[in-house]
Amino acid sequence: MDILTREFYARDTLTVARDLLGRELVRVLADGTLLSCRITETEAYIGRLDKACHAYGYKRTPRTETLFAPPGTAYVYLIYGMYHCLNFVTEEEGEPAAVLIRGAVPAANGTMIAQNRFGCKLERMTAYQRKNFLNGPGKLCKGLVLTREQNGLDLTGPGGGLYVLPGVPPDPSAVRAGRRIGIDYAQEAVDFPWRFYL
DNA sequence: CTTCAGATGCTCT
DNA sequence: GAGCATCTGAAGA
Repeated sequence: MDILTREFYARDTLTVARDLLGRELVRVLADGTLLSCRITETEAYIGRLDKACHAYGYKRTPRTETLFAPPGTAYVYLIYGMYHCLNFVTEEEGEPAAVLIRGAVPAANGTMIAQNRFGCKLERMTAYQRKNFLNGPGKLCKGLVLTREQNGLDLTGPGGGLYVLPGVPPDPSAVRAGRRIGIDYAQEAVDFPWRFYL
């Protein structure tokens, strides 16, 4: 396997966010079931200068502790009391920054992902469900069965059951950028074009 | 297609 | 106690 290495994540967060598009996110469940999807949308969060980042200004709390972990660590947190968001820690260790995985399309075992996401078989999904399969951070975590149990996992090896394969490296001309979603409280940072998608 | 309310619990002040 | 890196179903255009 060609699991993306720590060096991949230990770069500028905006570079990593763009470079993750088209890559294959793999999730291996406890029973050995393998799920995977291709990443189509990401957002960058950089604690050093970004008011939208949980660790803005190097703020350390129990929750943000994971952002200070080595690059290539999974940061998963609960949002709005019922959904989870998956992030990958970036930059050199001690620089709190991460890439939020906002959207994907199923790659392997879509049947099982559909079961986790909607509780029905792939072929029973409505057109509306197909269009809104994994196009949001909470939807993606539901489909891949990701919860805070995965917080702190090492992404750079197969041991944690969560890693990224090279997939299709993004064509730079295909990468679009825009404002991030759901961070209206972040003052000047609301306009940072740190959301990337294919 | 659009808007809108409500769900729900953790996190930090 | 307030707010949150969201999603869904219902209702209207």
